[in-house]
Amino acid sequence: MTGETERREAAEQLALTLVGAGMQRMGARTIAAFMFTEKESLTAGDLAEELGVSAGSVSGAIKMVAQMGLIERIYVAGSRREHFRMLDNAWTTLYSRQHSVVDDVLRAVDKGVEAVGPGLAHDRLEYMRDFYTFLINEAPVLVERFERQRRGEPRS
Amino acid sequence: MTGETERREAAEQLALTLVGAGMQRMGARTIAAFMFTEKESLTAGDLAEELGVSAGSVSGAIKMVAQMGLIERIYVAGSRREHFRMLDNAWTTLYSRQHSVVDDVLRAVDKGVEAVGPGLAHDRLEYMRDFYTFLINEAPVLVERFERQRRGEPRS
DNA sequence: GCGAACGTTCAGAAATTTCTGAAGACAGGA
DNA sequence: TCCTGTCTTCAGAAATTTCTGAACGTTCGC
Repeated sequence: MTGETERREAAEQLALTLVGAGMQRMGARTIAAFMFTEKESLTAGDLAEELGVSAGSVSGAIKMVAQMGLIERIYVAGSRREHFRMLDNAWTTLYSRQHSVVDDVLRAVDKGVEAVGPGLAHDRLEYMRDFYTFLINEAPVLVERFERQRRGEPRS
Repeated sequence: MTGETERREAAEQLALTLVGAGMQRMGARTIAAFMFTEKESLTAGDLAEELGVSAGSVSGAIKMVAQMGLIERIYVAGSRREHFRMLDNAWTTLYSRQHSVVDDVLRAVDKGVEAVGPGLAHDRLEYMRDFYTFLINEAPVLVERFERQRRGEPRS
């Protein structure tokens, strides 16, 4: 119900907030393009045109978001080009991935707890460890609950 | 129970993982310094020495982490210098703050939903909006549950 | 009011990240 | 096999971020 310009603006706006959330600029723009297209899949060429960037940039961005598990390569009959499709569960996947970063932090904190003797630092580190451990455990539960709820299943 | 060198290494390691999680380098190093010190509070001078950086850098980093709500200015009798102390709830605060970034994303998605007519893009955007809305609602509940659990209270 | 100790600001330097464009690799058709 | 269209890689350019150091404020004791 709206013009091409508004669509692109909304896409760029989404990309900007994703950058604010820590994503790389080009990856964010790529994801936003996938969100806003009416097509089932996009090729690298489509993206280059839509985003107005070089083929090289697109290649790098696709590699990144594919590795994040947000898009997948698909085969399209009659087309020699590689097509990509955004996965339905992209956002829950991204959320879970962020928690693998949390896992890295947790490991570093663990080492810290071992590295210092009793005292203030030890106490602080243990508190931090407790919270991050809690998060690591609860995040998957949260995602599962969302998906159950979305499928309209009654609460567990 | 360990040498100064190991302590600093563990601190730098933690800072690095925080950078990986999206924090600015200097802010991360500052927080790590607060985590690993045995002192109750640190001054800008302490930090400059501990981290081996200029007073200017420390000033900027302190400003940042203070604004994030991770440390606070405190008054120490007999000292003319400004002292800073890490807040106990720093990590839960940081977690909540990250969800205010999520809120920005949500607003952008909302605008997107309004900007496109019915179709694939609309469906994708709605799905994304549902998940982010779910997160925004559940995050505070999660933090509250952690704090209750930590205080040893029985489940709600 | 003056001097000393600290903290802040900001212009520019340094380091890092991001993007491009050209060269090359690869697959399929003829 | 050769050609064409497509994708990838990578060295360097451009943009951005981060850090420094010097100048300037501010506060406090004297």
